[in-house]
Formats: sequence, structure tokens, C-alpha cells
Amino acid sequence: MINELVTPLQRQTLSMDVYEQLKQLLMSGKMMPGQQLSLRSTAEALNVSVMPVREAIQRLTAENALELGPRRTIRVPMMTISQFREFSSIRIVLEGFATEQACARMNKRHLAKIEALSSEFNRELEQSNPDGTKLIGINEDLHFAIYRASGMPMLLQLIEALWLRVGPILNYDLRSGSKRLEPKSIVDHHTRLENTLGHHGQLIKALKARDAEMAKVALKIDIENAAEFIISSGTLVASD
Amino acid sequence: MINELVTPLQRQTLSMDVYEQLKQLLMSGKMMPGQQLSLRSTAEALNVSVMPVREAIQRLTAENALELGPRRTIRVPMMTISQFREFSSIRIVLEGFATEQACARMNKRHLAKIEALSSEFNRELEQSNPDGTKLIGINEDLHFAIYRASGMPMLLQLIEALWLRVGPILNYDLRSGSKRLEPKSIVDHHTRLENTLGHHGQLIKALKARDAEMAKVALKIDIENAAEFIISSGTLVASD
DNA sequence: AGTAGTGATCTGTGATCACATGTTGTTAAC
DNA sequence: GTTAACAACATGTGATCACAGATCACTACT
Repeated sequence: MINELVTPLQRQTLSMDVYEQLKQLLMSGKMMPGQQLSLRSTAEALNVSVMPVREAIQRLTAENALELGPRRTIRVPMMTISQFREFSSIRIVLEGFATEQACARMNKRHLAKIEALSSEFNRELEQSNPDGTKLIGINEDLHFAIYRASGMPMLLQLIEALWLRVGPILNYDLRSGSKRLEPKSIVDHHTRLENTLGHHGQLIKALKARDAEMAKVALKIDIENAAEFIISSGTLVASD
Repeated sequence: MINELVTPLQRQTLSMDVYEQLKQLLMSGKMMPGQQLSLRSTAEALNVSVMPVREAIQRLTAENALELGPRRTIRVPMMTISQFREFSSIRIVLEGFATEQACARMNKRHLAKIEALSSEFNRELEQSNPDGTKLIGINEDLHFAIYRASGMPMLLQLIEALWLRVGPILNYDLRSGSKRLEPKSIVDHHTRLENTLGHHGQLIKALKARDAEMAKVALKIDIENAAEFIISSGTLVASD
């Protein structure tokens, strides 16, 4: 049957295009927390009418990836330290669960994909001048390759929604880090990446051995390590 | 300062009103999974223009509480058994975490509120003809009173989003149960509620003792019990 | 009787206008 | 020089229209 050969091919709307564009801008850290948007200006920038932008922004605010401010403003949400800590602990629970399931259910193809992404991450990091944007992308792919191996699509959706909220903070800092930070902090930044490398290694080792507990610990340390780095970098808001 | 006394009082838009209405319709189980909507008809039914309905439905689809079907249709999502099982296991992890935190952080006022809701649930159930809608509401309030005591507002948001997806299934079944089911199943239904009563009792006992592990077990059993009831009731779709 | 064709109708999507409400920048009064 | 008043502009919200695509009911032809 032809039905089994072709993909359903849902039709693409302009709103969806705009949504994807804005989402990618947010996730890659190209928009600063607190930065404001307006319907008409982004519509003009994207060369579309305001209608698709309205729907895209409406959707992003529904996902808490954008925020409707008090005076008819739309902005990238700020995050307090305590909120960020909370997100990190939720990530440990939720992504830890996914990792645990992945340990039990993954097959050789999953593992091969994960290892390939890991060595790609390695290779980029060993460059004399590593590309931050690329590292962000590979890191994301690596994590989601693991979570996808859990065989739990709904869980995957939830984790994606989480990343959409935490990603802008994480990646804005990583992106602006090399320009903004003191030389001392650049060293910190580099050791943080080195640490990430180590944690990935531990994580993959545990996955190979199908040792769920060890994998969860490695993931927990990875998340906590990144969290402490972000907190010390000063991107976050002090209190509520 | 006056600032600390009054609530920010965000202004209400028509879109928000429509959103809240539709959300409540969904959560209370008054819309059947698979049921279709149209912008114009619901706009006419709510006596508003299509614009607010568009935004409300757009938002609900972003939260996966509604679904954009293939032929320009909007419908209440169906759920497969495996999806429902997955949601239940995620709920056990996420709500278990919230319960654990609540054990550590809750105070007397939290506990008093929780116990009050529990006995309210009891009282309603002991009626000769218990009001299903009321039981649904009290049950929800009870669970969220516990999760709120965790002191983790972001976690609370995530759990709310989860309930928005699972609620329609759970509550549609509960609501239509008394009319749809065989007499034999009505008995099942009643014993299920009796069981819920018992699990609530266990859960509260554990909370009082601040025994996180016992509380998590009680919650897990409660969720699994409800899940098995729903699965056996035939509301769900068989396969993918 | 059954089927292909065809016009009417309904669908979500997108564009454009109207409006109330803020914000900002300039002017005028003291 | 400072401040109050006001005009110009920008904002999100809502209404309305246009349109392409799908569905449906009915007709006409075999």
C-alpha cells in the first residue's frame, strides 16, 4: 500500500514557521532574558504579517518560553536563582527517569548513535577554538538521543518543554560567555566544559553497562555542575 | 506599602475567559475524547467573535489539551493505552517527587488543609448518592494541596500541565461511568472509590509521620489503581 | 440503481482595520 | 529651569473580510 510508504506530511502554516524560528532563536541563546519583543517589529523583521507572529508568540507564552509583561509587553522570561535551582532538581528527576528507562530498553543502534555524538562533542572541544553554538547543539542532541532511547514519547515531550524554558538561560550564558566573562572565568568556563566531557564519559560508560543507578548519578552530577556554573555567572536574578 | 497588599490584578482579556471556559469543560470531563470543535461554532456558542476562540484554542493545542487533526479539524485528543500507561508512570515519578518534598517542607496549616479536604471527600462519598463532579473537584484540590506544600511552584506548573492532559480521560470516564457501565461495573466503580478513600488515608498518615517513602508508595498505588480502572473501562484506544 | 460531477457550505489561515491604552517627546506656562 | 499639558506614536486586543482547501448534498448521466 502507498499509505505505508509516504509520510502523512502535515501541511506547514506560516504560524508554524514563525514559531520554529523564534523557538530556535530562544534555544540557541540568541535572545537575552528580559529582552522585549513586539508583534509588529518581529513581523516586519520576519517579513510576514502580524497574524502568524501573534499565533507563534501566543503559543510560546503558553509554553512559558515567552512571557506577557504588565504593560502590553512581551519578553523573554527572567529567572530567579531559586527557580533555576528548582528546574535543575526537576530535570534530575525527570531526565534521570528517562535515563533509567533508556538503560533498560536501548538497543545497539541507540548506543552507536549516542557514542557517535559523544565523540563528535570530544572532537569539537579539542579544537583550538571550539565553536560554542556547535557544542550546544551536539550536547542537546546527545542528551535527547539518550532520552529517546527510553521509548517514552510523552516523557520526551515533557523534557523538551523543560529545555525550552531552561535552554535560553543555559545557552545565552554559554554564548555570551567568551565575550562577557573575565579571563579567570574563561578558564572556569573551559574547565566546566572539560567536566562535562568527563560526565558524558561516565554516563556513556554506565549506559553501556546498563547500570541505571550509575547513569543517574552521572547525569545528576552533569546537571548540577552546569547549574552551579550558571548560578556563579550572574545571569540569573537574585531574588523573587 | 500598598504594593504588598493588593494583587497585581492582570487585566482579563476575552481570550483568557474563553481559555478558562474551555479548560474547565475539558478538565471536568464534559467533552469526550475525539469530540470535534470548530472555531465559528464555539464562538457562536460562547457569544464572542472567532478571534478570542482562535487564541484560546491555539493555546490549548500548544498545551496538548486539544489537537489539530488532519483535515482542518480540532478535537479532544484520544489516548492510547500505552500513552496512558506512560503518563501514569510519569505522574508517579513527578508527583512522587512533589510528595516527597511536601513531606519535608509542609507546615501545620498545609496539613490541616489537606485533612479538611480529605474528610470532605469522605463525607461526600458516604452520601447515598455521591456527586461525581464534586468528588472529582475535591480529589483534585486534595492532590494539589499536597503538591503545593512542596514549595516548588515550577514543579506545580508541570504537574498542572500533566493533569490537563490526563484529566479529560480520567474525568470523562468518571462522569459518564454511572450511565454507561453495566451494573457489575458500577460496583467496580464504587469499590474503586472506596480504594481511593483508603489510599488517601494511607497518604495522609504518611504525610503526618513525614515518612516520604511511605507517602510515595501510597501515591503510587492510588495512581496505579485509578489507571487500571480507566484501562479496564474501555475509554482508551487500543493501539497506536 | 449506481456513480461521477458539481455547486453550496464549512473549515482554518492570513491580512487588514478599529480601538483603547500606554509611552514618549515636544511645547507652553510659571 | 522646572513641570504640567498635550499631541504623536506604538502597543496588544478584537472584529471582519478574503481565500484556499475540504466536505457534503444534490443532480444528471449512464
